[in-house]
Amino acid sequence: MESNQVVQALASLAQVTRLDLYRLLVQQGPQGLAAGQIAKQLGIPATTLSFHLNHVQQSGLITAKRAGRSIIYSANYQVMQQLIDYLSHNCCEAQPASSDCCNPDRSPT
Amino acid sequence: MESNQVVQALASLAQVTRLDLYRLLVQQGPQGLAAGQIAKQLGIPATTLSFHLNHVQQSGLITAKRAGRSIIYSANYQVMQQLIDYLSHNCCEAQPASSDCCNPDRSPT
DNA sequence: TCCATATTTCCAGAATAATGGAAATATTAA
DNA sequence: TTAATATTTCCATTATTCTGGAAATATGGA
Repeated sequence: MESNQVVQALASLAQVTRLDLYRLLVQQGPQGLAAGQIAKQLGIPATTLSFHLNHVQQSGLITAKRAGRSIIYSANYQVMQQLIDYLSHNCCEAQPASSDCCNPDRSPT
Repeated sequence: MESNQVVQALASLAQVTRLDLYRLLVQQGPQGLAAGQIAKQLGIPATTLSFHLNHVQQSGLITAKRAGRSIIYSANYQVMQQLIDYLSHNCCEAQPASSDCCNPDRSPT
């Protein structure tokens, strides 16, 4: 994962509404949730939600597919995993021995 | 780690200069680096750096200690670990079985 | 005490992000 | 084809963040 993408992914989550949004989609699992349902759950207007959905989608952390009139959003776990790997790697590289910062079972990316 | 703190920590890293700053401090390890040296490395004015240092320090991801005329900044790995744990937990909770998203050796925070 | 160095705070301007209403688009059903 | 539903795009406003110069503060040395 490249530095620019990392910043974008972090920015996607670095805002209360969007973090809530992402967490909601993670809870829903692979079947995802329609935009209207998300708006209802989060208690925000469709327009505002659309702005945030677009933001998070750009980063790759969520994906969309149309189903009839609705558009279903769901979390993309792979991108989250890449983000976590990047952070783990950055957290650890200076002192692999002294911290419990690294997962010894997973090699750095 | 609480949702507000998470947003703050993510926001600390969701900006190119600050991500570079944090990575630089991770590279330096526990002995850290003086503000002036950081500014030189990153090629930014002291004022701008001070703004970003303050931002990241607020989140707890870095800490400062005075040494003579200089102020030495260093990465706080614990907070990064908490952040990673939070993300891992959020990434996994919907489908613990199907993904390699969780570290099975570490209990969720 | 006076000066040099390191860093911060203060401040104002520029840039970017967030919000939400109105109108546009896509889809389905009657 | 007309109407209803779901969502988005357009746009203007407000809010927040970023930037860097000038001045203030802290420290150590002559």
